[in-house]
Amino acid sequence: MGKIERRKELMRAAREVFSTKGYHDAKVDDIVALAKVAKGTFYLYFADKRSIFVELVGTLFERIGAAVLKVDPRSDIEEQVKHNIRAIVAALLDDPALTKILFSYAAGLDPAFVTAIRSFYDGSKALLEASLIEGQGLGIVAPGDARLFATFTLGALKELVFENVTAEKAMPREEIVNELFAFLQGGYLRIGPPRAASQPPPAPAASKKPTPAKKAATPAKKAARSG
Amino acid sequence: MGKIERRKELMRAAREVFSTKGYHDAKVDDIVALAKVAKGTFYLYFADKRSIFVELVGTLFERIGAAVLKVDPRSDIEEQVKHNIRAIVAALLDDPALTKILFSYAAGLDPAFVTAIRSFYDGSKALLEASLIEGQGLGIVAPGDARLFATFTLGALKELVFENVTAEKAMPREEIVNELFAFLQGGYLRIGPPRAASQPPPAPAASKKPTPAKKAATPAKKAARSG
DNA sequence: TCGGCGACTGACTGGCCAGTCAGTCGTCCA
DNA sequence: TGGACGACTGACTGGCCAGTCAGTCGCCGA
Repeated sequence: MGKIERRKELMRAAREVFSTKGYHDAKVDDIVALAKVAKGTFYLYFADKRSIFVELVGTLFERIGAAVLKVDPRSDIEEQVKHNIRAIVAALLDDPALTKILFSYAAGLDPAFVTAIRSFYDGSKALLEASLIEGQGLGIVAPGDARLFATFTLGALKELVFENVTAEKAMPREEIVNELFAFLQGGYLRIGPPRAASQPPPAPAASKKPTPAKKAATPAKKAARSG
Repeated sequence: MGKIERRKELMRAAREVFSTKGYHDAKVDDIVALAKVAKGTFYLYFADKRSIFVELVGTLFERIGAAVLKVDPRSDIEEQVKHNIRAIVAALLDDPALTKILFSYAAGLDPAFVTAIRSFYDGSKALLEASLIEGQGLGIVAPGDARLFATFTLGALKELVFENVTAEKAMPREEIVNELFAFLQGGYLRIGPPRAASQPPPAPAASKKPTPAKKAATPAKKAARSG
């Protein structure tokens, strides 16, 4: 077996072991046993246990980052938003083992590593937030605290994906995409008036700055109420 | 110091240590150092490291369970829903250290423990789902897959609470409650027609069964489209 | 004053496991 | 044919830490 295959084989085995046992309970001995090599071989390919894990996670991050596209307001927005949701969901579901770890076992490692994961999350959230603020300028995102919207979105996404990855439920991916989109679009509670009105594109002349949101949180809701 | 105080002191110290280091990196030595007792003393009060953690988590679960009330459709629904959100948020934020662990470090322990946490989540989700189905019968929850709604809701809630507990942001609690409610009520995307219509109480005569939802997921959205 | 008792102590042990390294094995080229 | 080299091996070690237990301390009642 060539060096590259051996390396891949070790990563495959590691992913498997990590996802069933979690990071801490995964022993290097388990990994090498599954990969059918001696322990020493492991250390010819990876500096230590942590580095194979970091590499595994890094791959997933990259794949997600590469898949998401910036939304162009001049063409079909719904489809583009759905495309992005689809891309993220696909990247995660294609690697259920790793996703499981990332969403549940991830932390509790040494601080440096936790920081890496958090910074990825924060980056994603910031990106999403920026998109939403832009969307507010275009009238396709309700007024309100874009940061909160981003938080809610990631939370809902994570939870649903995690559910699909843990249990053997496995909804069709397109259904995941559609449902998530629908939820972001209209919530589900039908009590009292909803947040702000949903006008057809109201000509984005309301403000000159593209980022008029920020800390409009509770006020936004009050506005909705009074409207 | 009496036995009860000592015990409390140990739990306080453990909570502190667990939340900063995570379960695995928290050493019994750290806990006893913080509590200013010798290691042996720890074992006079707790069988082992895991049992103090389990006890800590159990307390939190109980507090949440006790705080949530069944919604009575005959009086102010919005206020009752908000009350429940508020109760959960309060229980979690009152114990930020533990919440942090539960939402990030929780898993990766022995399977029995992971099972305990999962079953609590599943229980909460089932409860919420049942409420939502009831709500659908009353016309205060949009048609669609109630299980998914429950998933989204818990996801969004977890993410926001986690954010408030990790960073030192600390939004006012009432704002958390209001924003979450607003999000559940109307989402934020303003692209195309939203999920089903939001009529004022449409006399719940649509169906006789109180649980007409289930697997109406994607169809529900299509219905919204065509309407 | 004594001795019994419950609370507390902390040096120690035993097991576990990440990581090491001296050595084997097979291949290829001179 | 032999020897050099790279891949692989697995018994071993060193450190860490949960959990132990023989012993101290101080209080209280007789």
